[in-house]
Amino acid sequence: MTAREQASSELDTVSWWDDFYRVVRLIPPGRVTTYGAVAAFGGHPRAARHVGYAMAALKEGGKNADVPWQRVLGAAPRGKARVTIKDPVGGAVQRAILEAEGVAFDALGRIDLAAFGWAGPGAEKPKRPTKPKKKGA
DNA sequence: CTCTTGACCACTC
DNA sequence: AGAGTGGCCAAGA
Repeated sequence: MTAREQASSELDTVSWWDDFYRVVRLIPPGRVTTYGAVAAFGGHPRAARHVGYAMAALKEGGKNADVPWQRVLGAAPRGKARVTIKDPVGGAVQRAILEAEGVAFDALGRIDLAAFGWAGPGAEKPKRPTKPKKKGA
């Protein structure tokens, strides 16, 4: 397709960003996840950057106002999450909202995914009879 | 169509 | 713990 087609139709052509928004909307309150996780759940495990890129478009205001972008954090070692937002204001707001939801930040501003991490859409929608992991023992 | 830019992630020093 | 580098993929000019 041509480059013009790529830039056209911002309304009906939200691209796979919509997939990320869809996943983010599934994140329950008091819970957080990482860009890489959202990307993976969205079907693009290598597109972690675009999750943040897509989130950036949310703050502009609009139809995606119902997307809890604040629950999406960057990834930190040892299974932890951290605010990687460049905007000091946005980052402060994000943290404030998360703390209001009951999410505890570490002294370094990190969050323990073991306690507040989101297991993914499958965890919130156990309606699937399939077995994500072998049951037993 | 080509080049630049990202609210990133993982690895390495 | 902090900084630098490579990779990934798409949007904008």
